[in-house]
Amino acid sequence: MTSTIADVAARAGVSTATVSRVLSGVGGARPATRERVVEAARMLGYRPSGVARSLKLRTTRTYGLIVTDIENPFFPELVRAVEDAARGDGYAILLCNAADDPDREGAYLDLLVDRRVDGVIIAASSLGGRHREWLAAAPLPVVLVNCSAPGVRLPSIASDNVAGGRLAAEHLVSLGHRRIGALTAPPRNADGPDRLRGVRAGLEAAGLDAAALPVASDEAGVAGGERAMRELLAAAPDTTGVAAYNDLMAIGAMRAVRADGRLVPRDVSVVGFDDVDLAAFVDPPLTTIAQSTADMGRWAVARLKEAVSRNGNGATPGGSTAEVILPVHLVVRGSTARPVGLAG
Amino acid sequence: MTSTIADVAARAGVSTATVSRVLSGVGGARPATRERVVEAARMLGYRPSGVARSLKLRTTRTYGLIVTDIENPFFPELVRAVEDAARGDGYAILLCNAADDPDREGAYLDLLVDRRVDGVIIAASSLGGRHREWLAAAPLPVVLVNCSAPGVRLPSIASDNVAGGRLAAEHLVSLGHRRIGALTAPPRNADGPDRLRGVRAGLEAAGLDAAALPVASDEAGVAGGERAMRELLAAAPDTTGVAAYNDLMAIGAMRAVRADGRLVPRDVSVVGFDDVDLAAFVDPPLTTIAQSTADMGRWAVARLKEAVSRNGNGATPGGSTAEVILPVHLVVRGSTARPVGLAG
DNA sequence: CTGAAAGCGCTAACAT
DNA sequence: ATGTTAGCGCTTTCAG
Repeated sequence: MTSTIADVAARAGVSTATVSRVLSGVGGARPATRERVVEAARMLGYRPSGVARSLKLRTTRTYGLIVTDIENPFFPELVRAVEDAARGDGYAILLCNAADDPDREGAYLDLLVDRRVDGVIIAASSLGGRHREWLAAAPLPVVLVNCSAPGVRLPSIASDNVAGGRLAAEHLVSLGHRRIGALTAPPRNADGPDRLRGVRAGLEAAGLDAAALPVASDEAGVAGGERAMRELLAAAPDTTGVAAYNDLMAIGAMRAVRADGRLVPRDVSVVGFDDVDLAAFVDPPLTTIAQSTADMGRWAVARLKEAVSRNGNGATPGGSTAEVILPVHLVVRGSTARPVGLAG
Repeated sequence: MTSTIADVAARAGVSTATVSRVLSGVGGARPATRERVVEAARMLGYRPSGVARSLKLRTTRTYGLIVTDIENPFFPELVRAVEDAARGDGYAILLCNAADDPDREGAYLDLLVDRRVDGVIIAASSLGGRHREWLAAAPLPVVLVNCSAPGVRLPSIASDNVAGGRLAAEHLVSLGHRRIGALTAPPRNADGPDRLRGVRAGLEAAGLDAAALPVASDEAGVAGGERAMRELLAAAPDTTGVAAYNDLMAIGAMRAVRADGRLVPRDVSVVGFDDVDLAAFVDPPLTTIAQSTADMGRWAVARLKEAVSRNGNGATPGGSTAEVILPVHLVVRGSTARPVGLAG
């Protein structure tokens, strides 16, 4: 249906090699020839087949991007950053939404290999743990975003999760809170423990009993946050401050607090993590820990590009297997305040 | 680096044809042979090359999905629906984020053709208008989601935008509002006019002067909504109710109202469009028009699948060039109320 | 049941 | 400057 290079060649009265040269702009051609080729291609509406080219050139100019949950606004931001960075080099993105399903993550890994993408960016925090051996012997360049594979050396970029947790705790403490709780993601999630560790560190630094920190765990969405907060409130009803795993859980937590007849931040303060676009617009505006998705996306793509040009694996010996940790910062908004009973 | 079918064949002591048959499960093979092939493939960690297969089979098992702006939460919802529907058939999604840039949309159209995707779903409302002639002669199956190309018959699915606009207006009117305004997207956007038309229809039905409707237009994000509302408030300071193009603009509008020293919904009511997940969590919870992204995604993929199996173009004669319009409904939350001065 | 061989559409030596 | 040719890795007749 669509015309091939042979059609163009025939029409222009030249060989396919010439067409290829002219159209890809490498290797000279007599102006007259070039003219005829271009014209023939135009007439035929010729578009070179990327798949044929990929087979020949052994590069698909495509990256795979696996995300935990595209409906968590953090990921669209990352997707955008990745795509923006990739687009410049003519790369396209095969998007794989794990939808919080670990099996699906694994399936996508295979799919991406089969498709021979030039590299994959994994931003699925639960993936590192489960597919360790796969990652250790990955047949293509891999870079990890906000997730790590214990024991596997792969280029990775992540926010400073423990610093973030600590910032959250310190903020709460500095406000005067003493009965602090935390909401965390399911165990399969890799960042959860780090953020929690940070919270504990912050508590300890303030002389509080970190070991006694009440923690509730659930899925990392609004509904999960709501459930987790309900649970936390049941276990530790006198909690006045809460550090949530992410913004979505924080939003859910605020709902649970309200459903319990209390007010945010008057009765309980909550701080999120991510600083998603909409965090500023929820009720009340969310105090949270901001991370730089743009930097993550750019960096990840740069690493992949590097790996591709070396034509090596992400974990290639001699390659830069850097693991960068991005600084995070606290954004104070309306969901945190001094606990009642404390003078302003 | 990765092994090919020839490697497997050599190792199993059979021909590549046999390997192909065994591994793809078509055509019988003596159990012993099959065994040897499977074992060889396993040993070698053989993964068939999708690109070679695509070249031979003339299908990439990939759909392209062009969205206006992945950071607008409406689109991740759609992406999810599309991916869920496509995944079942082993299809992957090449995601193209136009990022509100019409040029970029066009570039992606070409990219998708070059990649020989099996079909493309266009959910970029500004695309239909600009690339009409391209769409009219699209070299591959196309389906339009929430956008239309005037004069081009292509399968399309969209929310009933005029009904939605009307619902919004009627809601405001029924609350007692008389000085109503509207916020719309830039002219390049195709749904804007329909929604606006609906708003006017609702006004007229209530005996109000639709022609006098104050309208401000800006980019379809939070910032755009904020600017547009500011403008509207300047032009029509006595406005008490506003219908926004989408939820993001509505959120921006609420900010502008507040910045102007007024309260939502006490001084001005605002209604959005989309019913994005987070609409329920903003301050105040947004009254909005809900549409079904899941249905859209499912339908779009089904049409593409159909077109692929017919191996025809989306607009193929005889093909179902259906244009479906999905019903929408009003979701009343906290951003709308009776205007002050009217008894409850 | 299995193998030989052609060919999908392109690029890159290698000739000429 | 241009043409010939050999594949890239797979599937699929067509023979045997």
